[in-house]
Amino acid sequence: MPTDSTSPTVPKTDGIDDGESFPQPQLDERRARVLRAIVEEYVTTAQPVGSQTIATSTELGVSSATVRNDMTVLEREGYLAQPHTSAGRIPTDQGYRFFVDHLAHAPGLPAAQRRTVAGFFTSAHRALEDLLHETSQLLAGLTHHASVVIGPAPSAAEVRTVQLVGLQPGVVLAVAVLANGAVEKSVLELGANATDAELTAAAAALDQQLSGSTLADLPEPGGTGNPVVDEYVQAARNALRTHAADHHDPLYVSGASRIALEQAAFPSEGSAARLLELLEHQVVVVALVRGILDQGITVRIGAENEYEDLRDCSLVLAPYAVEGEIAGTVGVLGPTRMDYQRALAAVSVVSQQLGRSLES
Amino acid sequence: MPTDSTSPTVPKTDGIDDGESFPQPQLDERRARVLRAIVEEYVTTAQPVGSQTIATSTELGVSSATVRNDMTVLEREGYLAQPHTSAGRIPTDQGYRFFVDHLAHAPGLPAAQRRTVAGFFTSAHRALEDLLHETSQLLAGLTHHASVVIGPAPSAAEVRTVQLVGLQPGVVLAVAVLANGAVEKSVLELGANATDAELTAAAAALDQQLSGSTLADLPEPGGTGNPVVDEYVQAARNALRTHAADHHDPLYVSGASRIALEQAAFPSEGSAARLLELLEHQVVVVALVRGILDQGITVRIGAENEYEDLRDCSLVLAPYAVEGEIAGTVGVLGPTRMDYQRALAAVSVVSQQLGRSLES
DNA sequence: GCTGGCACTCGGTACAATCGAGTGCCAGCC
DNA sequence: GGCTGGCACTCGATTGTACCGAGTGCCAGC
Repeated sequence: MPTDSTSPTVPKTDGIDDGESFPQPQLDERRARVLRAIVEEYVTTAQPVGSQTIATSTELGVSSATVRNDMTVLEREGYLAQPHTSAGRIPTDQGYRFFVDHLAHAPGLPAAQRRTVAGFFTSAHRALEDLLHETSQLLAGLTHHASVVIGPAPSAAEVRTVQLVGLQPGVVLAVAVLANGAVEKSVLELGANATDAELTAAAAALDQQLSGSTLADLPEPGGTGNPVVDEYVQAARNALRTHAADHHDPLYVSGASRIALEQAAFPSEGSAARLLELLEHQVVVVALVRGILDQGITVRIGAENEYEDLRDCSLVLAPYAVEGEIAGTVGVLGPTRMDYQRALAAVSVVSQQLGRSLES
Repeated sequence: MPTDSTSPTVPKTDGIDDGESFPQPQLDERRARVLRAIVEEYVTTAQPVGSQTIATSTELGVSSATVRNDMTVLEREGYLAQPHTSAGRIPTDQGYRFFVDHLAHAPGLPAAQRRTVAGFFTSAHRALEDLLHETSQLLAGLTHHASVVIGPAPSAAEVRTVQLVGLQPGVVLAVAVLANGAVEKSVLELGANATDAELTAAAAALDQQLSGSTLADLPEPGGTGNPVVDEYVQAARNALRTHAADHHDPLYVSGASRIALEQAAFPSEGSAARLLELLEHQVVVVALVRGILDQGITVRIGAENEYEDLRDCSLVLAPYAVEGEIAGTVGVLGPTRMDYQRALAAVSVVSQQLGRSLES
């Protein structure tokens, strides 16, 4: 990175765009550096930052008056805001956005964290659920924010075997084991009371006919000749299919308590509590994360989020792929004033490693 | 309940016990009524309550000066505290304890809530996990506090059937279906790579030998003659047993966000956040609740809790029984300033209904 | 044993004075 | 033209003071 502050990498826009309300695509290099310094300072101190701080703490080589001028411009163009007249500046959502898009050099994770992650993913095999759960705890620990992991959709996984287990007269449990090690089950209540032999026959038919398909795309089973058996086969097949469709994808949330800890970072009273409540509604969270099906790592800052309750926070999300297919998403949820570099690095590394780990 | 305030139900202790530091087992009837009024008032207003409020808002028929005298006594004996000299009184843990033990008449749930509960438990059959999860949501909704439901321990349930499913070469999933509809699974990684036939043989042996036992008490399986099969049988049996022992009982927490909402009720900074963090550690919560294996409904108030982080809250817990055996626990976690009558009624009704519902 | 009365306490509020971090602007310098 | 030092100004935060009033403790009297 050049330390020469007089060589702008971009043609100046001068006064031409003044007053335009759309975000500037580019910024005078010094101003960009001022913006970056403000974001970085504000993220660590949580205090509005003044011109003097920037002038002395960075190697810009300009006086605070100059920084002030730049700040005025940055504010006019929407990157900064002033809580009140005689206070320093804080970044706006647009300011964070520019920072994330243009200024956040990716230094990767600090070595210690890198080792933590490596150790985590090389440790012994775990069941799918445990792995996902612990991954979300890992991410929360790395970033000190709430973290979210969405597991592979069960409806996309291939069925290995299906079984029927009688629990009580007339109540049967259909159990499907999927190729990724997950187990889906569904309770059947039928009028017809099958004999053990019929149940076994139905299970065999199911197992034979459904194995190899995905839950979302189960073939219509053929008849076996025995109407009771057929009824069970049909019912089990439908139950498993609707079960997979109805039940949202597996979701693991960790570190929600960090939101309460960071409460000061959320302006309005009780907005942290509303955020926590939102996180309790799994369906909503899954829908929210699934709604952002961008390729690669995605950042949603403040008001960029559609949900009202997310106006004061940012999401950093990355899908993870298993054998080339996107299998799920990992992400971090924190206040807009978060360390984006850290979060981006953590989410990126964890998503890659998780995908790799699921391939074995 | 007699409205005659001049007929104490208990012999007065007069000055005899003055200065004794152990809690009074009984209390002059009027003082008890004053205490009750203070608790009820404080629970609704969250403000220290003064003598005037009590004198006018209740039918004690005495002046505020008399109430003041009673309050002084109640404070001296440890039932009340004064945040500062010129403020009203608030109940101490001991005050709440007396209220819960002697003063909380059980009026049952309000009709509307009673109907909600009835409707909830008569609605269609659900899978065990869903039922427990929704029960905890129900309880959180009824009480407006965080709620906790511990499900039946898988280790105590009878095994219906065991299956082995090959996932990859050398990796096998052992799946046990339990009588209560739960499914336990465990990943086996073995050096020996069994053929399909051997896997089937092992599964058959497991199924035959383990069915009918509980996971905690699986019999030592007999040999089948084939060493590879035996290895799988042994490994699966051990894996299922240790899995059931290691994995804590199923836990469902709902309404944790209420804690953040009630943050004002928790004195020290960040104690609500610590509480939320504690709730994220399932193992800890299960141990905590299991540690209170009282018969019937139990209340733990403030410092009665062993965990430091629970000093500012109260737990209302009730076990639920299935066919005479205690199967699990439901409970509510809120600030010490909670509506105990409401919480007691809700926890009591829900625990009974949940037990009944699990019997069918 | 209850009550009215009264002095006292002390948190909360309102208001003024002060402080200082930070700004905007301008004239001057390079 | 752009940077800089200087300066007046703003305004939140802090401090100090006064005051109000809810609530208490206590006491003499009924």
